[in-house]
Amino acid sequence: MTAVLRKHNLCSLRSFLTPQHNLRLYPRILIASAYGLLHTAAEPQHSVEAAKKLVPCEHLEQNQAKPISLAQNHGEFVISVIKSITLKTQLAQVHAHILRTSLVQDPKVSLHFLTRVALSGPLQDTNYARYFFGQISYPSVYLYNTMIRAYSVSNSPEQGFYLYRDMRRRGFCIDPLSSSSAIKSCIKIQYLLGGVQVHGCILKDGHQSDSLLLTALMDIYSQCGKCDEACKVFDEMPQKDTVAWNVLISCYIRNNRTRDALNLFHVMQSGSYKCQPDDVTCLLLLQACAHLNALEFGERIHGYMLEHGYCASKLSNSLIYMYSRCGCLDKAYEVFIATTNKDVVSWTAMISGLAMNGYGRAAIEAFEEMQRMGIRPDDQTFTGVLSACSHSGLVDAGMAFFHRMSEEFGITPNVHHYGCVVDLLGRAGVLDQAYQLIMSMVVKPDSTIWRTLLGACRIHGHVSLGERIIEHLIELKAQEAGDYVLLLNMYSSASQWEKVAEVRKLMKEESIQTTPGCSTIELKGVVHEFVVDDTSHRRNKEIYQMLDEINAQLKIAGYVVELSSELHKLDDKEKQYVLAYHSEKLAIAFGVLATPPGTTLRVANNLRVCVDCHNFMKIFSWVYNRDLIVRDRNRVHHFRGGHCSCSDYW
DNA sequence: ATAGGGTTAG
Repeated sequence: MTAVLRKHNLCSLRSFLTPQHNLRLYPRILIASAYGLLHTAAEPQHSVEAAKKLVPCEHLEQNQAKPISLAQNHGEFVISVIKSITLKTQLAQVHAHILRTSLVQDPKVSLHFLTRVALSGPLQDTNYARYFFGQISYPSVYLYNTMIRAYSVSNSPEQGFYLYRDMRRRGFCIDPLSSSSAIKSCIKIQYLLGGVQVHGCILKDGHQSDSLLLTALMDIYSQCGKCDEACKVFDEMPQKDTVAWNVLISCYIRNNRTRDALNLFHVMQSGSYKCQPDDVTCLLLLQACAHLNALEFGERIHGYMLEHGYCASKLSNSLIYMYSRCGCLDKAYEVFIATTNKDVVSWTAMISGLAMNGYGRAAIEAFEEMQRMGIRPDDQTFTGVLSACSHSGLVDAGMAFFHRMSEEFGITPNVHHYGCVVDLLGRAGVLDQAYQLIMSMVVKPDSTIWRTLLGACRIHGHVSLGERIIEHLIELKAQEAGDYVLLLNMYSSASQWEKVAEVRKLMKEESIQTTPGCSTIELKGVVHEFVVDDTSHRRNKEIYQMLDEINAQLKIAGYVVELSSELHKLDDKEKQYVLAYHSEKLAIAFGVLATPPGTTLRVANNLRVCVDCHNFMKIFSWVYNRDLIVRDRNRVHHFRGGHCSCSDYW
């Protein structure tokens, strides 16, 4: 028997070692394998000697492939070989070897092998993993788990879910890891129904107290827009750790409940929970502050970060972003200067911040300074620079950057770049050139590009081009309420009421809804939210009284309601009434009511501020002698003494 | 024996 075994192994060994060039290329693995094979022979001492004869000694010393303990068996040895594999070709060799020796059916060996193929960085190859997995007659739970996990990170995650289901059908004992990987697969493809099924399984398996599983579940509900479900899972968690809180916060941010997200910062630290926010919490909350223009809250987070020594560059860059979006460039710059090792992201954050606030030339200077510091701009840096040019009306400079980008830096323009340039030309009134540029794009123009030009048509009252653009959008099946609103704007500016009625009818038929305007204002770290005609605030009555008073004051100072901002076909008196209660005005009125004279007011709006509100704000800043900082979708407007930082509207 | 959850910095 031993003789047969020895003969068999030595044969394998010979076949394994035959090609000389392989020995040169992969000495370590071959030597190791040689040892491994020989160790299974009946007389190990002899085997080692034999191996030394087969494999030149210098290789042995060079690669420190010392003979391992004789007590270890072949399988363990092969595992150590598997662990040392660094190349795909070696992987194939070992694969062939374990097939030949039937080691492939050894659960430990196959698990190690699959792990390397399925999950380990450079060797990762899902197809190979699938092929290998298919060769196992009786896969263990671990092998299944590893395979599901492999699928979940591959580009066919649905397979992970199917395998999980298959595993359950076959009656395997499911452990939390299986379900966790299955959820990951579902998250990747936003497969809510799959997530719900796994949720049911988790309850059936009795894993409903596993925090890690429950956070994964929250995440899938969150990513599929099921905020309430995510909250329910959170509420039922026996132990809520920081990660769970972070998932809840990111869920709120993702699902437009930014204000609730901010509130959690205090709730999580409160008496009953006593959970410490970590660096991820800070990062998420800074994003929320940036959304809401909540400077004071952002400063509070900043203070908390300093207190706890959270100063990773990711957080610095988030701070720069938050301060810029809140219109607080001094602070953004302060953080930027204090950031050691400024990388391309830090520079881009600063450049975009300057651009957003209307400091086009400063943004360009920063761009040049960045290059002097030897930091190479990337595509996003150019998005910042180009938007700086478009916001500041620097047409020639913008076009020059656009050309340099591809010629000098080899960056192919993407939709954002084209968007900026179309915006640049559009604002400058060169609409036809902008149209030509879009038509000449190598990549198919997307709806955003068309929408940008549509916005320019609205500014310049170019109705016929606007109609053509709507057709392009319809062709892309991408028309949104906002597009029709712009078209409506154009028609109503041109008093084409029949067309207005036509478009309204179309919108109603296709049940296209307009996004309601919503403004927020932060006072003492508390964010107050208003929608148009909002009457839900507890100081509602006072707010409307104050707004009426402000309107009266501004009229004395020469403010005239810009009626073209209202789309409805109403008589002028009715229009005035509707325009008077736009959400940004309500927020400003509340600000006046609740702060001492002279306090800067900061308002954020989810849409673009309309022409009438823009005029209102200018005159307000002068009559009430207050600085007013208003952030809409992508710009920060600074109002002071009757002027706006943006010289013209938009 | 697998080694599991949150950040997608601009």
